[in-house]
Amino acid sequence: MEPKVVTRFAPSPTGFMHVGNLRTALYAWLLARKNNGTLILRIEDTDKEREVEGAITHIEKVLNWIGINWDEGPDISGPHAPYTQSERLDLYKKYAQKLIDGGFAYPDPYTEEEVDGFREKAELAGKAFLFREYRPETFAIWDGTKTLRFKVPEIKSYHWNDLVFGDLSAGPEALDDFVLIKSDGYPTYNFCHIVDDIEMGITHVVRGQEYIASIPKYLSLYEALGEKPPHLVCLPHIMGKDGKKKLGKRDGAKDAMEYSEEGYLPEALMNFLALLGWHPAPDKDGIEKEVFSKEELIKVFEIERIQKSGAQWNDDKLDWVNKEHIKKLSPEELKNKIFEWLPEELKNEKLIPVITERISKFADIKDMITRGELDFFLRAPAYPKEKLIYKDVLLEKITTNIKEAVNTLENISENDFNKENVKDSLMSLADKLQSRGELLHPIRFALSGLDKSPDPFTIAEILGKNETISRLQKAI
RNA sequence: GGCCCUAUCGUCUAACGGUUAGGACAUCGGCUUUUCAAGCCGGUAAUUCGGGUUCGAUUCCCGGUAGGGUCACCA
Repeated sequence: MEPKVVTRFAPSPTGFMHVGNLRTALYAWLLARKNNGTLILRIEDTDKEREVEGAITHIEKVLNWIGINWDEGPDISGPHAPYTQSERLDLYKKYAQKLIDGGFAYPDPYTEEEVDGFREKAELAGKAFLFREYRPETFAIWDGTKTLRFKVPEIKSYHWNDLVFGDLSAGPEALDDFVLIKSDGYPTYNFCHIVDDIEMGITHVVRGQEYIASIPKYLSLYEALGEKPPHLVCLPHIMGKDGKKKLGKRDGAKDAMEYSEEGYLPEALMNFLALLGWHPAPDKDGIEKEVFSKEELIKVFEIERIQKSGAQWNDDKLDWVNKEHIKKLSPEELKNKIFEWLPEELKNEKLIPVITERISKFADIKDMITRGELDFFLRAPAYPKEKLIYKDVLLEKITTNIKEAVNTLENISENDFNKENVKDSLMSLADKLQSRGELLHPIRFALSGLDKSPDPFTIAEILGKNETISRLQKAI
């Protein structure tokens, strides 16, 4: 039987978490939840130069917001604590000693400048730089102050299987005597992530495709340690919306929290992210579903269906997915969400349908307000009388029409003054005219004062009988 | 440049080697109660190219082309 699935998400606290990182976390989480496994959050903070204060808190905030939970991590501890690499230095030293004892590690005898010189020389010669070509004959004793390098056990080609990319291979030039411990005493990612994965019993390593090129190095290290590597899962890149470049912070990959601030629903972003590079199989009836709740996603997720090629970020699709998720909100949730974005004077339940069908994310409400689309609710509009004219119908005729409309609407009692009744009476009146527009347009405009607005019946219901008639009177 | 990876509508993708190459987003057109939005209906639109293998390739193999990744005391 396969052992229990144990995955990890191992970000480095070097800045904000962008959507690319987030998708990696999502797939690792989905894999764990799908298999009733464990997800470990591990902080890889071995680069003290690039570390950014507050980044860990930010990462946790993003994961919490979108709904990715972890079973072990720095905040909740667990059987493999600590979960922050800078607190596990002794462990790496232990493994380093093991490698030294086995003849698989040695102190780098050169200065940084010398190594740079070697690299430059190789570049000038048009060759790839390999440190192992400069490997000393005999190894000095490592006193812990020098950088410690790995000695590749065997220069050979590697073939391995990746759960997404399938069979992969690389030639011997992918192997080198890479740095295990830096001169500042901290281990490199290449070294400590492997130690931790072994120690924490990780069964599946999920990470970006950019690591494929380094995997032979990891494989040779596992070999030197006498350990079996875990299942490797490399994810295709997310590409930027304009070009075909990997989506990185430089080319506009946004802080995941910005999506929260713009009023995207966490489940919608999760849904969209999951679909960027993965698609579920069509169901028995051949239906290709695209809108999934968190639970549904866990149910249908299959690692085998992750794509190999990079997927381009698509804001339009994200907006559509978000709108679909908004539609699935309960009336109570919808109300709360919308009210968060409304000033006090607009917090009225009657406006919810009008707003809902006009937004794809909640920040759109701000734009609606800016454009004055909700002003009709606050005050009677002011407008030049010409605006009431429909096509080339005479103003006198328009006035008559509005008067008739008022008469009709007076017949509806205040309690029955709803959209349906207003529509029924107004439509039967309109049908008597040659064109409905010459009645409906002036009414709509008199009520809203907007070129683009909800239909007059909806507005009438929102305003109520008195205000509706008062605005029509004013128009007359 | 070396090594590696990838290739279906504009985009995300579906398709035991046999389908009129399907769906979704976007786009275009129509319908619905005037405008907008929403909704419904419909249209345009793709297997990178060249060789094989095969009765038959989107699918398997080889090559070209294009794109991407990677070559740190960063992860």
